[in-house]
Amino acid sequence: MARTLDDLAELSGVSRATVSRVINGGSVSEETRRRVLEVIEGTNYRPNLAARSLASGRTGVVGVVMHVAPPVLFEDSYFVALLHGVSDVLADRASGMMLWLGNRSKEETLDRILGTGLMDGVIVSADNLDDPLVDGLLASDLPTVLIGHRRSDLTASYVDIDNIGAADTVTTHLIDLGRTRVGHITGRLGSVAGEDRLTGYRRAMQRAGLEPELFVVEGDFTRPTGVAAAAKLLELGVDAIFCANDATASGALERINAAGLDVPKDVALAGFDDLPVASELSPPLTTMRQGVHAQGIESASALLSLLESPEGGPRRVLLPTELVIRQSTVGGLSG
Amino acid sequence: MARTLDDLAELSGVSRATVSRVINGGSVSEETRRRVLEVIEGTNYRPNLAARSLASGRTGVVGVVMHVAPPVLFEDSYFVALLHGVSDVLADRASGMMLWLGNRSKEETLDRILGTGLMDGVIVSADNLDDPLVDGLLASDLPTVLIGHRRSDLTASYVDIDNIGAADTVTTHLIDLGRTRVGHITGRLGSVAGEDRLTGYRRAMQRAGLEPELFVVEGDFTRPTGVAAAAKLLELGVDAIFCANDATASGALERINAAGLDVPKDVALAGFDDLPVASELSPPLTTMRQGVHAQGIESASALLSLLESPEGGPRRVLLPTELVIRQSTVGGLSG
DNA sequence: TTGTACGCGTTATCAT
DNA sequence: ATGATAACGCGTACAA
Repeated sequence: MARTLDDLAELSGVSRATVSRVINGGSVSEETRRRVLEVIEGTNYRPNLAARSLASGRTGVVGVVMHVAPPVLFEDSYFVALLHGVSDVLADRASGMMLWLGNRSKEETLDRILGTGLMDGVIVSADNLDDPLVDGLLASDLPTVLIGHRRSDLTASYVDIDNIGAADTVTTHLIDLGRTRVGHITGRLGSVAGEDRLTGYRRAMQRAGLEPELFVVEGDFTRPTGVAAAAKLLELGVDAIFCANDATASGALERINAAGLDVPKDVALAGFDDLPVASELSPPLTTMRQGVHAQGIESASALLSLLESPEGGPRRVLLPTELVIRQSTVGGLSG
Repeated sequence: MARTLDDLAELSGVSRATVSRVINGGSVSEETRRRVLEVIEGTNYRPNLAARSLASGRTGVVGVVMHVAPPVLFEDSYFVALLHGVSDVLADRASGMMLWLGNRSKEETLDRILGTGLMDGVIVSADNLDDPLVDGLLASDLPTVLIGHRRSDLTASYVDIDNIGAADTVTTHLIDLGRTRVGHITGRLGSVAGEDRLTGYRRAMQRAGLEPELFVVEGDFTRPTGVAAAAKLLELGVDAIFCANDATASGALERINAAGLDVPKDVALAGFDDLPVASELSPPLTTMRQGVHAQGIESASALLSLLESPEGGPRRVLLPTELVIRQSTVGGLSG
């Protein structure tokens, strides 16, 4: 089996350069192209990516950076869904995917990513307002696409959703139900999604003439904080709770039930994400669907497009969200 | 900043070859080594892996192959836990990790893995009795470590558990409780774990003088089949069920409760894996703990060891399992 | 259109 | 112990 361009060249009776042109789409006569392709067909030749990298600086390998603590990766299917979407695109259009998780410090991870030299570009999940890893990638010459973004990333390529607007919509939904004591369990403060959803909640409350700070309890996107925060909100006598994500909402639901209260009669409950857990809860959870899988797809597509034509400037994609209304807010309809 | 060996050589006043020796542990005078290391310290030099690969055939990059359908990856934390363990080791001792999921056919995935040429070796989760991807990797010259193995893989490097013995132990535990109509919901037939756990169940039943085929219902490791299979077993009048994994057991528990029966009084229930879901069920699930995270760690260690000293022959690791007894089989003690 | 020849950054061999 | 120098496999000016 032919292993190198030289082998193919010899078999085809042309020079190595010509074979390379056939493979990479250079200008070759139709006749020659046909003959060379025929030879390639009969072999299982695969270009050596290391050599290609050395010669052209490109490998077709893309990096995916999800710098989260392993337990988070473990519990929150958000990241797995993201990875799923990314890999769907890369499997077809890239020659491989390197994965960088949160095993080491951000500085060290950055150092290793930049030092590898095998990746054409990276997709990085940018959760935090302050993130040296993201800063470092953006400052480097490695093409980078962010999943999520900060105000300071406006010149970068990113895929994101309108967290503020979406949170406003959820909160407004609760208010429109006639609830006036609407609480919010925040996401992790310091994260873009956590802060922005809080902003959206405040905006909706203020517009409705409701007090925007009274019923805010800090959470961190995890189920346990949902339980604890819900306890505090119940003491304050809320009649609705908007949780920063579905995991938090599942914890809140547990606490509300434990207090002997009914969802949605006593307390309407809404989440954010629409991960599988949302529809499995009882009652099923009203939530803001963000297509996580779609975010993965779009970010990978954006990066590949960026690599193909860098002159197009940064790619910026804002994906739509969708309010999915279930029985946790309008259960009165069916029961 | 120095980007190449030549830069370092110039800064140190030695030849490129000497710098390379310092980095890779060749024989260099103490004096020279010190001077060169000093120069390296002051720069952020990272060797170009592509060039290294071309020259030596090694990059320090390791592949992780988990050829499962994305939904499975999504729902079953087994794979995430495995990845977690693997990445813990690779983050410290490798220069990167390529991830290969089940987006394409096994044949195509194999082709791409072998064609990449950037990986020193791969870790592959080998679930199936018949697996062209695993066969292809073992037949290739790419160093490979299996997670799980088949009888035909006895000459390969692998990390596994004793599925037969572990299933025997769980089943025997149920029998020792005095249960005589012990059912089994199998894992996916065609998978090694599914088949071997069934074998272990049969062995325990036979040894106890019980009919080994009467109460066997096929499942596929997922929660829905647990529900359906439990319904069949309840019709047969079982007084205990051993499920091939925890996800199946959670489905079975739901069905048993729906039938108005008590666990463990009417039906004792046991699972396999001890993933987080097991202790979250009500009642908490008796299950066979297999250290999935540990399997990830061990498989990565085995591969790195294999790469360092191939002459040591195949690495074979059989990890212990542990029966974790909870209220789903001995609830009588506390209630 | 095609071939020649050089360079990418590293390791390894061979002198010295 | 150290320094030239030849690979490694590919892409691509440049020449023909």
